[in-house]
Amino acid sequence: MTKSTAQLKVYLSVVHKLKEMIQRDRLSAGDRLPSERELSERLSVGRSSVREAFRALELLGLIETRHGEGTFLRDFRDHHLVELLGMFILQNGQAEKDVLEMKIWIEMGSMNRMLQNDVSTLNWLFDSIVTGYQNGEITTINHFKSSLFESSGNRLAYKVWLVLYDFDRMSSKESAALDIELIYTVKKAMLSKDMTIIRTFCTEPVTLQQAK
Amino acid sequence: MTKSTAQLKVYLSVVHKLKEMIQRDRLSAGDRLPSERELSERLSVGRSSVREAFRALELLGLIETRHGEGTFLRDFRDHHLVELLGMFILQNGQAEKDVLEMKIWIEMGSMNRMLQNDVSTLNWLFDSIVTGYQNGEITTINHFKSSLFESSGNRLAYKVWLVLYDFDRMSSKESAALDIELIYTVKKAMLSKDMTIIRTFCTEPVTLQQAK
DNA sequence: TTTTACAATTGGTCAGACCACGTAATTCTC
DNA sequence: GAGAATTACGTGGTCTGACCAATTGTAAAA
Repeated sequence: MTKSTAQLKVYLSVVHKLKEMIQRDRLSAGDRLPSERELSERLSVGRSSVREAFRALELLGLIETRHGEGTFLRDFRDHHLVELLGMFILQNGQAEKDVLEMKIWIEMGSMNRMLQNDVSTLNWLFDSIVTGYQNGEITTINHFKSSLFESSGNRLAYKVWLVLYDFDRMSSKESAALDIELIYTVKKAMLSKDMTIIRTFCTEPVTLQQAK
Repeated sequence: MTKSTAQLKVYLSVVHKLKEMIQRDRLSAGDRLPSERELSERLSVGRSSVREAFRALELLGLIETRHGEGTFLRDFRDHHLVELLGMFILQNGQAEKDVLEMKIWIEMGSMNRMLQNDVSTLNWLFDSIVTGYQNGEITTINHFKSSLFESSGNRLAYKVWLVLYDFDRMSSKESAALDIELIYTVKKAMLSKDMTIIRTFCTEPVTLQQAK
């Protein structure tokens, strides 16, 4: 895969060395990597090449650098890969419809996923959301959804949802205010697996509130 | 979103400037970006900072640099990002699961979306897929899916699906071969809106073939 | 006109300098 | 001796300048 004839760029070789190092030493999230200067010496390459490798991995979300402290391995699940891709994928003024539509797909997937939780877990989740609502932390329907999907267990999907949410919010009007009755409505729907209401909650949540 | 107090690292600001430049000038795949030295001057930053930004975007697969020629925008679909992430993530089981799961959500959404097409459109679509199969262009189930989702009308979702597909492909075994019977099975299911089969096609397509 | 040689441009890499930030060791103060 | 202030060191952040290597464009030579 990696061409050996037309020799690799130095910064890429550093990336590979780092990978080997990480595997060999069983490094995991939070662990510290050698300093730029040390790596530079150990690998006999310029510090700038090491930095290029580090910057690339940083933009990928694989490492984190803290000024004055060092460079650390990051929890890969936090990768902001999504933001990055979003920045470039959505560049061409993509149809807002596509964004909104895909957002709903993820919502449906997340809701379905949560349906597999047991009753006590669901109860606990909704209770904490109600508390958040009463404390004024959750004020819009999308805040509500965010809390739900964050707990759905698929972090990647949640990240993507957040990006789509941001994009959607920019183009459309302000997010609708949250009625506490809606929380209970959704809770009931989840506990009884009422797919009709769940679907409506994803596609047109405001109608659920007006119906009240 | 982007912190303005603790000022951004220079290389990140370059990334943002590039993004703006790409949007403003409507640059697309294959177009050339300014040289490192020119950017360095124009943005009043060191060339090394420009290089850090370029290297990062290169590792992401968003640009391509050719020695002696310059730096060019790349079709994002060519990203070797998957290899990169896989290289660092593969030991993490959860990430894989998230990818596969979200891939299925998009598939379900795309299929549902296509259900709204009229019969003649669906017929035309499947006919062209059959032709592609007979010409040896579509050989795996995922090729089949790709053809479907590409036509689903939501380009954003299709792009994301491609990313997830690549990611999934490198972690799991080879994609299953496509049986032409499966095409007809799915076609029939679409025309009759048989959600059970459609769901199975998204989640466990091979079982549909074994059943034949 | 075609070919060849050379100059200019561009990326690739390195070395060194200096600043800013954190931390740990040290010194000072009480 | 304990705590607070200071200092020294290590680290990332950034810039500059230098040189090499690949490519392209141009001008001279055939």
